[in-house]
Amino acid sequence: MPGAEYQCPNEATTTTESGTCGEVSHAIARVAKLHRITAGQLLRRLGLYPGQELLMMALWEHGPQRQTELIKLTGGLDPSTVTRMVQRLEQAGLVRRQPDPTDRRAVVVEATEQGQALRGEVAEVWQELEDVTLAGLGDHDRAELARLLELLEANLCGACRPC
Amino acid sequence: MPGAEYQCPNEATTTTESGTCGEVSHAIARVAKLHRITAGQLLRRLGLYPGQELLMMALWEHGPQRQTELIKLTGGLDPSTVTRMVQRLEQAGLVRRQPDPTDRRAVVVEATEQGQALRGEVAEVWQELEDVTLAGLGDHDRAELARLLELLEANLCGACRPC
DNA sequence: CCAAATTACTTGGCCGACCAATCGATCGGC
DNA sequence: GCCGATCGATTGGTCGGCCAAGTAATTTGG
Repeated sequence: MPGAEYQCPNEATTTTESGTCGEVSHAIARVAKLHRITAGQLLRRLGLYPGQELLMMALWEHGPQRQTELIKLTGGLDPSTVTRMVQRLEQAGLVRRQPDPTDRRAVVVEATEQGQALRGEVAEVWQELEDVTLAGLGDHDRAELARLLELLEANLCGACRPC
Repeated sequence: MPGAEYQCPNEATTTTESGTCGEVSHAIARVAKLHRITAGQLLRRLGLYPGQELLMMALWEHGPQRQTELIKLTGGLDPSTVTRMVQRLEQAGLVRRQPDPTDRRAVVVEATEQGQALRGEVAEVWQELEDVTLAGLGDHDRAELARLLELLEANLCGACRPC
């Protein structure tokens, strides 16, 4: 029986109850990691790496975009990250790049047929991820969670240094 | 005036209100990103890259450890990740590696003097991160957030596939 | 007691992500 | 019209992070 029964990466022993340490920060880091891992496992079956789905979703929802717009749509990725991600997606046949006729510096990225084909599956994956994440939470808790996350987001964005 | 006034990476336009999509998952991803960025900015001033502080904290709290133990303490990192992270920390003089006398396969990692010196500053950084993250939240909201994050963690860990 | 399975770690490869530096195209002010 | 400032994109470098494979030591089983 070499199937091996993975041990869950959790257990996360660092300061589970010390109190004065960055309690919530640790929790956020752990949840984020698990969330990302779960998403990654689901996405890999579609041939996507975590992060790529966000770029594809932006293209699906907003149509062909130049990379600058993609950066805004994906929420502040680094330009170089987008460049290389698009290169890999292009190489994988999910995306096409064309020079922008109105601006010879810019490049317009659009999803290919093959890229479009993934849209439904990615939506399913995200739905499954959402379901798994929120399993067992009632409507009240979900609303509460959404509200609190919004507060954290505002706090952290505001702390984005020279904002 | 070349200071340039960064634009906050936020705005995060992907589906801000569509409803049926992975609402909370998007929010988690955004919060996690901002959280990581904020931590990174604070840590860089100490000469640490995000992620390294977790390893150092494990060493500070639990003393010299072999890498296998570090993996458990840091919550399921990949062995190869730990190897290379330790190599870099060693190169930076924050950590020392010695062969384990009781097991010639194993390596024991311990913080150097220089590494110990960072402990207080890292604690401050984490405290600041926690304060920023939770700014404006009352005790009730904080408790609620901790409770909800715990639920999510359990959900996602349970979904860790073959767990 | 020795071969087979496990364990501890390492290396190579690949991705996302960041910073810094660069190049060409465009826009402004003069 | 022209030159400097800015913008769009790219490349090089570094890190964290994962998977897959490989090596050496230890434990287990027959």
